Amino acid sequence: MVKISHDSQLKISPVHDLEDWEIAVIDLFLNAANSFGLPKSYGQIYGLLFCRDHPLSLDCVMKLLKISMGYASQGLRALRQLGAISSVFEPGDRKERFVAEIRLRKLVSGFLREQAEPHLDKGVSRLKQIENLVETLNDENSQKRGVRRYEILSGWHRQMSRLLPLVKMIVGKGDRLPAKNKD
Amino acid sequence: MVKISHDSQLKISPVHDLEDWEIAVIDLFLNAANSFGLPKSYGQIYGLLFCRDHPLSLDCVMKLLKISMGYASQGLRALRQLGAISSVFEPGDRKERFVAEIRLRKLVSGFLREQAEPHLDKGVSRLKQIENLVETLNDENSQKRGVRRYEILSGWHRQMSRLLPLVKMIVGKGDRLPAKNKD
DNA sequence: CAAGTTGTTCAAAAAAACTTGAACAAGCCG
DNA sequence: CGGCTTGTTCAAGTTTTTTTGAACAACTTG
Repeated sequence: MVKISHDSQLKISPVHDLEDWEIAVIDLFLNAANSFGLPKSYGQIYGLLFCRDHPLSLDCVMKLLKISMGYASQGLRALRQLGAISSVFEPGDRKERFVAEIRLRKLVSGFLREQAEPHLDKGVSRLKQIENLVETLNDENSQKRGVRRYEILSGWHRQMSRLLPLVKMIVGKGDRLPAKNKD
Repeated sequence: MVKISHDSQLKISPVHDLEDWEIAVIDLFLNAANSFGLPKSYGQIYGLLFCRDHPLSLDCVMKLLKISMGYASQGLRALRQLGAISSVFEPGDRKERFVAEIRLRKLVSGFLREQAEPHLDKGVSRLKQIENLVETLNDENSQKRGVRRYEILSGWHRQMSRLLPLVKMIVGKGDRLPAKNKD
């Protein structure tokens, strides 16, 4: 057993390197984040937490992924906002620690709530604006064309609005895994 | 009626300005493109064609939207690739002209085919790679953790694959408008 | 309170994505 | 063929987004 002179060296956190499969998983989430329009690093952070059984602190995340503390902080905040991670405080520990949400249902609904729904909401006012502009047209043919476009867009909007809850439902179904050993 | 000296001035295409409602629609599609991860200008180009009853040529698009010919060319190609527009040649006219696809079903399935499916396909090989890496682990606990993560990801992948055809179906339903007057 | 730890913020550097412009192909017509 | 029209390609420029780093807040502890 090594004697440590009161508190010296162990401050350098015992952060093991990532395992190969973890790197691969993190990379997978990096790409996934990208294709969902989120910054790559947010994907990496989520991926890291996804791999781990135990909550990680801000500085573990920062060291393991080799990103700046500031950015790790932003990423963690954004991911929590999306409902993709949550934080826990362990007793006798000043650090906040984070865990990944692994229920697909939760991930999807958080994503839809934060990303898709705002767009649909903004869509309502845009459509209203278009409707107004079309109403002021005085050439009859021109107006007919405008009205037709407005109607098409309204129809699309309606359908997209209907789609969201359906997606949540569908994804909610097979969420549970085939019940491995209890965890 | 104005006499034109053989071919002089009319070469400057008679490109009217956009109407206000058209600008609003184009802006709507610009934002939509953005949130679907496509370049903004592709959205603008689609939006312009969406507004028009008649096919537009490359240089109309370029002039109306004030973008370079090169980029308009790229955008039109990409949109065609996505199935969001199609081109027609009118007899006695060297120019290729473009129309927007306005059936939501087609737009969605084109988008899913070009954007979502490739990601899912790549996902298969990524998952395979992760599985391989996990198999080579020799620490038992470590492997158990890896296997569990692999299984979760496989489950997600399976569900996402099931979702796509469902989305196509659902969007396909109410595609037709409430049958206005024929046009 | 002073020193140390944890985390946030934000101007500015770095990286990535978008867009232009100019060179180039390919076809048409006199 | 040579000039003109239409369209493509891609290096380079511009804009936007991501990421860093350093200053600063808040809180803990002695």
